[in-house]
Amino acid sequence: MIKKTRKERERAARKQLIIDAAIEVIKKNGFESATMDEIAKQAEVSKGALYLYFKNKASIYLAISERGSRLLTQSLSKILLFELSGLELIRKMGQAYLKFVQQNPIYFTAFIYYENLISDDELFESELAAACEESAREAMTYIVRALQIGMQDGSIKDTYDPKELGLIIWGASKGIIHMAFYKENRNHMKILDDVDFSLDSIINNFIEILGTGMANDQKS
Amino acid sequence: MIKKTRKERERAARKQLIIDAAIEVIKKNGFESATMDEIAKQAEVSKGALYLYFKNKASIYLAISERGSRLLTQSLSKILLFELSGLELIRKMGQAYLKFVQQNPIYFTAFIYYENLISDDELFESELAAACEESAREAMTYIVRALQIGMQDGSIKDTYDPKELGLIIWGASKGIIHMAFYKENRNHMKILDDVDFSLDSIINNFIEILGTGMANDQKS
DNA sequence: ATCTATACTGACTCTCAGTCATTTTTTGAA
DNA sequence: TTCAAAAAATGACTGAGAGTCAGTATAGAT
Repeated sequence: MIKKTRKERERAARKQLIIDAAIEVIKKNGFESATMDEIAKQAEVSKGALYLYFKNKASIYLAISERGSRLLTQSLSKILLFELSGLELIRKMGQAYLKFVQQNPIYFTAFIYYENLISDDELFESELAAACEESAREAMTYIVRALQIGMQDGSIKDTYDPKELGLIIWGASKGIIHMAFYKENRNHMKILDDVDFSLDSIINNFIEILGTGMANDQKS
Repeated sequence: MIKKTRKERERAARKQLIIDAAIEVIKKNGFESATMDEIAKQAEVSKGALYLYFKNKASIYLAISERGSRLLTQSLSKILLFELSGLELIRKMGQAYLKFVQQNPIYFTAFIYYENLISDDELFESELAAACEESAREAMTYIVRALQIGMQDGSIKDTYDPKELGLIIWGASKGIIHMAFYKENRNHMKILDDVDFSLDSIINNFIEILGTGMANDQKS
């Protein structure tokens, strides 16, 4: 356990307040139109002070993403406590993911930003990015655990590598939830309106398709 | 058939040249750091001229996205010509999607941009956005056709609504390919390196999982 | 050849991220 | 308690780049 000095704690707290302020500003007008001046005003500090706590604007956004990853990973970790089959655990994780995105749209938007931001080498190698990576890896571990449980209890086929399967589920779920998110929150591609699908059930349908398969001719 | 005047044709051609120039500039340094001055220089016109052909910078990006959608949709349409089972058609479409993204990373990046851009109402209601929507809807129709063929020939379960299934495949594939794309092209989340998966086969595995299911206890 | 409409130009404005000389606050040694 | 050094904070300033517009060039009509 690392003992932090009062200074360090105060500094960390101030950092959190700036992140809170940034989230408030972004909620009003979106990521694109949020300015450092606005964030400073909201945080009740000068613009210069922002740069004492964060390297640049992108790293504030990175910090939002980091907080989001942490929250999401936490909520996934809780799911492993349930006494359920592996497949049920995966289903619950998918539902938790969707719920998180619906309740915290700003974090989800930040995740999308994150993927663009890390093409910048300097940010990619920052401490904040490392924390995001760590959260993601942790989340992935929970998914793989659930898959392994499912392979043990027979609810999930054991012909795939659980890690590869984990990645596929991770990627595919992200795509689905991305779609669901856009449909709910903003201007979105009109094809999403052609089908009258219920958002609360789409993850269930998706996991069901993954789980039971959509083809008739099952070989095993 | 609408007969265009020479003027109109020249204008359209110039527009395409500007899009070409923008793509060249973006290839060099990415979307973020491309400037209107650079694009103008590359296109051998003045900066002001860019604004005679495009409303603003975002709409140039939108135009790139539109061209990309058109190309991708075209390549999907060709697949329906093959004499294959529905499931095979879907698999081929997935492969075509991946190939397109690998060969034209810039268009894929533009697609991602597009989804952010359309949160701006003005752009969302533009002619270019409408063209993107039309392409997307067309692509979706091809997927649904393939699914219907598969439900007829027995290669795909007919217990789902083909349209809903189409959306799920669309969303999930996007997520998977997004992941594959990031792994190949740029700084990317390190969890992608934890698993040594082959990109050329990931779509196959994904479609196989969708197609044959991952659960042991098949009810039908 | 002259006129008019359309296409084009690039210097200019404005906004905003990021900087830095200056001021304010905190610390802790005497 | 005092005060000098260090740390934190400020906000006017700078530079970059998107977008504008008064002025210029060109093509087509008469």
